[in-house]
Amino acid sequence: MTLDAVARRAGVSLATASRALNGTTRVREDLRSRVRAAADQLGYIPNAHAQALASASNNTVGLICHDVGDPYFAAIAAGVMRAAAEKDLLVMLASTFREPAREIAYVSTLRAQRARAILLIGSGFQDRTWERALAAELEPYVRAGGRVAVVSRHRSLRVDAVLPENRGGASALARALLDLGHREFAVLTGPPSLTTVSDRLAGFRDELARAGVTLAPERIVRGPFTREGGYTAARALLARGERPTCVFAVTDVMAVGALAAFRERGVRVPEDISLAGFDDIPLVRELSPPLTTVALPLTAMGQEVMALALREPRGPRSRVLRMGGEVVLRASVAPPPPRPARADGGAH
Amino acid sequence: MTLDAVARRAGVSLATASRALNGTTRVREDLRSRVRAAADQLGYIPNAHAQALASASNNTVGLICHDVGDPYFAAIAAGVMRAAAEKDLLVMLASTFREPAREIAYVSTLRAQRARAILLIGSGFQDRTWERALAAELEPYVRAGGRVAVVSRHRSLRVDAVLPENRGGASALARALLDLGHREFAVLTGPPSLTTVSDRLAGFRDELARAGVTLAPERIVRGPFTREGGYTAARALLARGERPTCVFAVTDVMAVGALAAFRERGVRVPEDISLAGFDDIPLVRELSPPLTTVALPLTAMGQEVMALALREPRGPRSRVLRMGGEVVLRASVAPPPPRPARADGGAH
DNA sequence: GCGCTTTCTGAAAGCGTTTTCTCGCAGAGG
DNA sequence: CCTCTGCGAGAAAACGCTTTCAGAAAGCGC
Repeated sequence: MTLDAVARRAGVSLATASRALNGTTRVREDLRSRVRAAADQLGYIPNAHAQALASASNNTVGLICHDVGDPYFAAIAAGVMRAAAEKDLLVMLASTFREPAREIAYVSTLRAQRARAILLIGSGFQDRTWERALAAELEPYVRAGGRVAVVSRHRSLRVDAVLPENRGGASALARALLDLGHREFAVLTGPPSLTTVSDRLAGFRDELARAGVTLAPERIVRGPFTREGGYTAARALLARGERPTCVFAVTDVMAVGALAAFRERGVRVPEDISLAGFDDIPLVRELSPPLTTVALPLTAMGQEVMALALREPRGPRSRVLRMGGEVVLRASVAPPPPRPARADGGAH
Repeated sequence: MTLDAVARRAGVSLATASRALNGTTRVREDLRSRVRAAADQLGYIPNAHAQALASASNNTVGLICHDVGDPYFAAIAAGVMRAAAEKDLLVMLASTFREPAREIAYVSTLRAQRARAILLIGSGFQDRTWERALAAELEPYVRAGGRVAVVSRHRSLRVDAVLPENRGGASALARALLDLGHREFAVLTGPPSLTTVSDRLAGFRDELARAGVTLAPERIVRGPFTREGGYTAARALLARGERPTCVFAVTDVMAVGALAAFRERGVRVPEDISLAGFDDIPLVRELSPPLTTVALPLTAMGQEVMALALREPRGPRSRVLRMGGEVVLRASVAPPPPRPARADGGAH
């Protein structure tokens, strides 16, 4: 099953067998077909490791995300896979399960694999130390010719990036909600140091401010970027006695959790509270009610980040591709209810 | 950045450097720490290809599924990733996008990578020829020590498998629907040659038959295993003038499509038609209305299939692990409406 | 103090390819 | 007829590691 065996069976030298199969140089046609036949008969499968070692190159790329089970990452990953299939690349997938240490370990592993490119999907971690350690791991990789590209990553990494239109999208969403007549807002948000969070929050808040509406701090509830995070955040909001007319969850996944919490508490959406998310993950339009959100072309973003990683860099500047950000109005938002009786929190 | 450089810098031989870093043999402590220090200073990262080549082993496994973007596969993949992280394995992910040729090509690629194990997720393809070609590709791999394990695969492959309780689950679902009083059923189904499809269909139909209820052929509509497939199948059903009181979609993803079609046509679920799915993918409980389905522990299945692949085979028999199959009743089903006026198809 | 184990280290032989480098040979040009 | 090109094939040198095989050093009993 080695090339040597194939060569011997075909009655040619090792070198010729290699050339015949790879087509790197001209080989006499009869020899080539003899080699091909021998390889077929022996069921020869080249050893990718030997090839990689000898040729100092390979066809693998690494993809690091928080959790493939999350529809957001799954959709982006699907786009990456599509692009990889087209370019005949093999994707090594790594899920960090949101543990910073694991992320850095994976980068190291992918370096050891001599992956052509490393794709980082999703916001970085809060901890500045980790971000620095990550950069330290990435820098020699890039210097050695490796490519790095990210989707919505911390800005401290100077690499090519696909950036969701977080700020603009959130602003547009706020605009749309204001236009419906809302003035009382609450936000369900994630870890504050993530750019994804701060951008969306800033965009939303700025647009409100422009309309003279302020967002009270007690109406900003934090939680992890998960369904549970949205659920508990929404419950916390209600428990505080807050009754905004409109809630913005910074991700659709959190919005799903919030929806469940509202339903559980008998709060009707959108009659009592309007709810909006961000990302437009699949299935979100099938919810009850269909969720208003800011659309991100997730699969296309996956394809683009791969393309970005593969494209020859033309200068020292990192390229940035902004995508998405369009508001998709669905039934989960409606004009605010007419002057609800103020639900007072305490008995002052 | 080669081990040779590290060894030189530490003032030891190549062999000692290797042993010091891998800990395969005892190495004097001062030498070991000198090697470690040298490796650190040089930012040494071992070349996984060279290691794999020299040691004839590596830590990668291959995962082949139809589409990571599909929540069903995403959830299973998440389980596989979890198991892989625990065992320190790197996962090479391949999406076939439902093209048989691509699947076989990926197996070949993974063979070339000398992956420790190959995991095949999802039903096989209709075409008997492809299934045979796949087996032919897998057989020498297994003989060479490779491990193969599958989730819900065609039985013609004699490999370890995690099998969803398709038949039993569908039967139980039918039982539950009959108990609610339904007698007029329709089924939205996938490609008939897939065991997933035939098992679910058989389990459902058998249970109906046991209750003396027959499933008319014109009430079985086929389509691909996608949201669109469910959507068009449901539309086709309605267009034929069929008005069953209960529809069973063989996958949740198809059920989601059906739900959209029903909504579009003004058919209320569950008031006019009850709807049930299969798989219990995430988010399906958040639908409008929440979907009744048969639960499969998808993430656990992913972990188990990895475990199965890694476990030392104890005999020639392939192991089979049946999982899931419990009915989850949610609001998408209800007792049938009281004797609806028969919507007649033609004017006989 | 001598031989016998027992550790530990180093030299060197692979692992399975790709890729020079060399050389034979045929055809072209003088 | 002889030399010069150029094409195609083979020998052999990497590629960066692990691991076997010896050998040196050290520990031990007698």
